[in-house]
Amino acid sequence: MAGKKPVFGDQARSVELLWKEAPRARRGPKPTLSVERIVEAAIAIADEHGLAAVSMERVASEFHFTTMALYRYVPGKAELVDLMIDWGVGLPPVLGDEGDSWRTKLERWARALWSVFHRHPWALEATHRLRVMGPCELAWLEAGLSALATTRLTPAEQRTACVVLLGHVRNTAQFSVTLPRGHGGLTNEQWGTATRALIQDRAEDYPRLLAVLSAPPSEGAQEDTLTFGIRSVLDGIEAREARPKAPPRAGRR
Amino acid sequence: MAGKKPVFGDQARSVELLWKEAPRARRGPKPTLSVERIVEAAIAIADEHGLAAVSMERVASEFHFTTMALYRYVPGKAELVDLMIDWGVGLPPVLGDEGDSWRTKLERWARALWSVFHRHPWALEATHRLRVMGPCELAWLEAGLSALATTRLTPAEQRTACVVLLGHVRNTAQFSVTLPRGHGGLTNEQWGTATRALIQDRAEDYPRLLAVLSAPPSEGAQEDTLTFGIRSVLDGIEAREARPKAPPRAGRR
DNA sequence: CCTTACTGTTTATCCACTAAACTAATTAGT
DNA sequence: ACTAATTAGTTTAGTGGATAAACAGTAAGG
Repeated sequence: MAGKKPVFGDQARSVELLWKEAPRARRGPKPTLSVERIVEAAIAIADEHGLAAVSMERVASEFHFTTMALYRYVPGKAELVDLMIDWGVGLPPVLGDEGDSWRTKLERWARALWSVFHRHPWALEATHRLRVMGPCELAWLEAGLSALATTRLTPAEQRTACVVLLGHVRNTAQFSVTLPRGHGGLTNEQWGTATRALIQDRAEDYPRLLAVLSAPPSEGAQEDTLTFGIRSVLDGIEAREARPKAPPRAGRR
Repeated sequence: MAGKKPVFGDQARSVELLWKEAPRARRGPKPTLSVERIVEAAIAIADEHGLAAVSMERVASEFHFTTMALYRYVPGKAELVDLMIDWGVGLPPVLGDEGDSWRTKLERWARALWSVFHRHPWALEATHRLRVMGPCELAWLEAGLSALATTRLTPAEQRTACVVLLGHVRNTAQFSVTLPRGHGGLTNEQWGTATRALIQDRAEDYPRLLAVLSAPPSEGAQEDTLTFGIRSVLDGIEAREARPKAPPRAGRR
């Protein structure tokens, strides 16, 4: 139990916090705070003011504590952020009844993720690299995989499908989410307007782009983007499903 | 020329640098450095040591200059990073001859992007929000749109397709790219191994995930993921292409 | 009671970004 | 050519954030 292989290297301390229960101390004064309360406070700050606003001092001051007090609970800021991610995404919803098709379930999964990223926009910036995941994040993966359990996809294919779908949702959210003030947060519309202004003197260099940006703002553009990607992936799964045993070594060039 | 609408807010200074040519000064000593050389040096550092290693001091020291010297060339670090992104991605390749199908061109586009993210892994962390884009980035968009010009997709649909494809490549690259040491960079294999170690005592909570992670490491997994997504999107486009005029208000729920 | 372990604070570094004042160089305009 | 304006790079200094180390006070365990 003490001799863990250091597979996670850098992130071993996050693993500790994410996966082990606190080893309740005996002597000494009782802690006033808890990891839970700290993480919740940090999430609240990030929700409202962006990830950049989350500093150890800022979080500590929520409790009228000094900065260093937090280090009694979390080893450092990186670990705090790792905890924020796992708590922020929370547990996945129940995806549907027995009777529902894998398509229905998986689409529900994707749209639930979509709403997670809208509830916690900072999760987009916090998850830009492959990193240690906590129980909640892995539960999402598990849920996605479960939706595909009844299909004929190989485990590797199921994984691919989930990863691609997750990626699509994440990415589309990046265009849809409005970051808190400052922080360079642009609306999709603002981006379009501003970009068109930049290139309209250069119509010969960006003819297609100019045409696209000059089209009417199109109300449900984000919704369309989300839907297009989801449907493409689901159709892709269906195509594999339909295909006979042959291994998936296709990839037309 | 002086009265620009402040559409880009925060990022107005980046716009200036990305899109205006330098207003060649007249009096005073000649500048030793140039924005170009500074950006190149910063990119080199990021390529080798990661984005976190890029500090104003570090870049300046490449030229044996003081930190503050850089502020004669760029207004601040945020703007420098914006320039790094545009220069880093560079101009898109020529996508093919007249005769090539849109499928061929767009797939070439996607795979070229893939290699950009592998050449400059830091671009993944630097582009996590909607932001001002420079001439090169927009040229990539233009190229993607051009590939679709011969199709019957509406401008909005073309945009959706490009955005989804770009997002997919970006996202898959996140799993494939190896960050420089430290920085929490995990290989995909390392992640799999470590995650399996975490959940193998909890088989009842993560049965599917455990099965997936226990499958053989699968050599070309990244390649499969990339290909699966690309093909799904291309097929999705083809499906729209085949469909008659009806507006794309589908989206089965 | 007194030892021990633990909580929260104080103090102090380190590092990065950047504002402002300063020195030196160069050229425009006379 | 001389002078004033202008610019390049440096020096100095201030801010803010992360975190290490030492310290004081508190609550059990013996």
